[in-house]
Amino acid sequence: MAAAPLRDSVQDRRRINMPESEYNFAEIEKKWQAKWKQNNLFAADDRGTKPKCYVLTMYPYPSGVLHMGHVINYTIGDVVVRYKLLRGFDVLSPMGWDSFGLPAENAAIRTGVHPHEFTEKNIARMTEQMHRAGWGYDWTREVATSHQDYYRWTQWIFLKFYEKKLAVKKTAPVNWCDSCQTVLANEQVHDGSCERCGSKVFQKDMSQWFFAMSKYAQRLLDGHEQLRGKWPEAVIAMQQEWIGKSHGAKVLFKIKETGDELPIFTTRPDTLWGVTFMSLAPEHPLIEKLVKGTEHEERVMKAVKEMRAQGTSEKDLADREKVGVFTGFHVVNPVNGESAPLWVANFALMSYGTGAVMAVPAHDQRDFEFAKKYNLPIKAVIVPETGLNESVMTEAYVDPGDMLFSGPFTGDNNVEAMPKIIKWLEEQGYGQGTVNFRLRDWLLSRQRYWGAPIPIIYCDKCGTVPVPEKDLPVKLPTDVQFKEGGGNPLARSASFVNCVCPKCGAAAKRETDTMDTFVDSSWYFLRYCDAKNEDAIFSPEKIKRWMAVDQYIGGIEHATMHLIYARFFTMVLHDLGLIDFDEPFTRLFCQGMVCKTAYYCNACKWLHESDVAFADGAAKGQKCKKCGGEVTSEMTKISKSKLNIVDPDVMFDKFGADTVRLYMLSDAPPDRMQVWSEEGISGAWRTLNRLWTLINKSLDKLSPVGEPLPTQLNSKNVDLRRKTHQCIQKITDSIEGGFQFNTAIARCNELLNMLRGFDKPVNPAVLREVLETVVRVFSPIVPHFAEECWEKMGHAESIFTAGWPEADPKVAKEDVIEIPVQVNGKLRARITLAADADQEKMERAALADEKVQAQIAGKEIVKVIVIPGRMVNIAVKG
RNA sequence: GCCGGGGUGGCGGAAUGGCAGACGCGCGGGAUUCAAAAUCCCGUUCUGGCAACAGAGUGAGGGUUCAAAUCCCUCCCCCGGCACCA
Repeated sequence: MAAAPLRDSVQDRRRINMPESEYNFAEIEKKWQAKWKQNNLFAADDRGTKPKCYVLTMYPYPSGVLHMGHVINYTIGDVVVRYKLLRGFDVLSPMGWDSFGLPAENAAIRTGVHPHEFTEKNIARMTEQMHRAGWGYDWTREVATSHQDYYRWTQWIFLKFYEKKLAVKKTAPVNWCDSCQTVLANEQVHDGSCERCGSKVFQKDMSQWFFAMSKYAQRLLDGHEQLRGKWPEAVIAMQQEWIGKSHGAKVLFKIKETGDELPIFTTRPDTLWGVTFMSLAPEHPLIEKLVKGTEHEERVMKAVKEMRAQGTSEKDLADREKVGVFTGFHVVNPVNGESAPLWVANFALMSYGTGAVMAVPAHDQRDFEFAKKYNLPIKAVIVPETGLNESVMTEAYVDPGDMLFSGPFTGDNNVEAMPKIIKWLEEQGYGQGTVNFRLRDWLLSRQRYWGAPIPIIYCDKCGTVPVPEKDLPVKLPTDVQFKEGGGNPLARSASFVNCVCPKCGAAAKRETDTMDTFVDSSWYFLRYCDAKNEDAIFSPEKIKRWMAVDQYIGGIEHATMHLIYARFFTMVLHDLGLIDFDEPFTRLFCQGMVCKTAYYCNACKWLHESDVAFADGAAKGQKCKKCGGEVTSEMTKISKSKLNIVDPDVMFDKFGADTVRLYMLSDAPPDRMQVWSEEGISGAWRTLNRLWTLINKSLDKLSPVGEPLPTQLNSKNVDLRRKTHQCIQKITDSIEGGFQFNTAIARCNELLNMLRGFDKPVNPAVLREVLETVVRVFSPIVPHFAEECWEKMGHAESIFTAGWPEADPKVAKEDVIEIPVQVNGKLRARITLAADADQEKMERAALADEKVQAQIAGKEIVKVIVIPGRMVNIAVKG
């Protein structure tokens, strides 16, 4: 008999059958979205008198459709916006588009559709989706970074940076793909090859535009102090690592044969006496100067060329074997006059320090490995009490110890001696104490069409000339073709390149590089404050009204790039006198990734859930429907490649925006990973339907709007009111205490459960208070639903004008409470007492309890701990 | 290796020194139904017990405390970031 076929019953059960429901979300959501638009609910008042609150979610790249990452991000933002509205703030909630960038240009190469057209179509589609989701924005402030009225000011900022020498052109080694005719970012290089065409990428020195961000390294670091406690600790930590400040000394070595000076940076000046060779970065200019015309030239330059041809991607660097070549020259160590061979090593970085590293193999693991490989001497100068024998060492000794062969410091502890050594180096004129940063200048040149043109003109006579402000924007030309491997289309556009020098009027050429899109996003939050200003980048009054951003919300993937660039821009604009603050984002919140189970079959690779046959009962023993093979599953970030994506449109159509919103926030704290499952969303659906039914059933039992509560209520009604006010208090705390929407929603559910289990008739005024409270505290999360209920309950105005409910502590206060009684820390009984019972009363009641008596019988009471209003613990012996 | 975040039922999670498992999912049972779906009610940490109840239990081990998921020490595992930075 054939094996029983795997049933698809689990699959079938997984398909959520929509219950018949009177809750017509499609109609309700459409209705309220139209009303909010009509009543300008989200129009930010530039001249309002209430305290302001600027809530910003990171704007999207208009890729074409929203994904679930956007949904969680913008839902959190919208809940905050509506909550702040309810709390009486003038709220600014803008939205816009990060609309320059590579995908549109690649699409143009593929399909021939101009990037502008492609982008506008995507923006239209995504705007539609945002309305559908019910997110509230002040659309009059919409910006798109690819529009002329935006990039005009991006260019204007570039000119301001240029004036202050903060935008500079310098030669730098870049990843160059000859077949694509363009520079590649490190992450676009895979195993030394171009990610697009697969041809070999090599390093090339090119003249590129940079922002002098390294000048701001210390400021960027110092600024973290005011962000502490308001930004996620992880983001601050990542930025600190990225900026990478280190203390040490700059020491001047000399080339023995030529007398050339060679400055080096070290964090370990205490090991200067242990230097046994010197390593230069392959890009170091001194190499060519030294070996040119000597017997060493051919051998050294060949090796250098090979080193420079190695890939520069992160992975390449990590896996690379240490190699080097002896230059034939030597350096003289200033501290002891000893000479050491000068090598070129592939692990030395031209972009850090001075590009030259003193090598102390005894005390640096990397140098140790290099010395072992090339048989270079090892000299220990820091030794532990147990001593150190160079000939048997298997790794570098990096711990503290006593200094040896170290001139005036011999015998000192190296850690204690460090400041003295630096002082001594300075006195002797050998070097000086210094700090060094890992943070580099920001390379902003891109050999691409779809970006903001850099407003610079090159004139044979006048040199580099900035475009005068009155001539901005430098517009992108339209007479361009996009073709594979064609390099930068701008460079081929005669109408763009050829121009007249603004200084002398002679024929000149335009810069054809465009700006990195991170430049656009480094100031968009400022433009929102005054988005339609045609005469200035923004007016100081409007900036004063809205900045800084009170709450910024976005993905943690922007921790180092965007969030450092935006802080850098803000500091520079501050120094230019354009704004009077230097941190743009007061509070930052980073939401978690949206994950979903992904299925994998060895033969068929990643599978759609619909191609998986589940064994009955559990998610084990799942088989591939295509080939019958074993299927494994993992919980992972939703992505196209793993076929576990969720389409927001489908979810909105099936469940409605409110249910999707409620589900996204109800399961886990929003900074953690979110697990998407259709079973899960059905819980949110049920919650809304129950509440809908309850409210509709109760409409004719409610007291008229505005009728005061009776002065006398029976105890059941008092209980219900108490729970209601406790609920308001807890929900307010949950939201204020760091966006704990999941526990806020749980409190609402508790109140609803209590109401449903309530068998006696509820006083009409109490019933109104309870139901209105639930609807009001739910309103930021499920706004359409709440508006509809609010209207049905007899209110003419939007629920978002009604304010946030206040908890009355007198009503919330319990008068009778249950006190747990422990014996030796173990729970043995619960006693019911008046909430204000004093310690003595509590102790007496606890000791009188039957179960407690049984536990302590025949034992000696050592101590009774009574925490008023909370618990009793009896410590016994014997 | 360094930095950050975690480890609690079948699952997502709650509780930040004071009743472990709120709320939800799933699962089991019942009501309703010709039947199913949907809906409603009850149950659901594990072990033993018909039950009352007892014992165990928050990654592992130790410690502080009347009392530890929570604080301290040692260690293991998972996720994210950084990693030739001299």
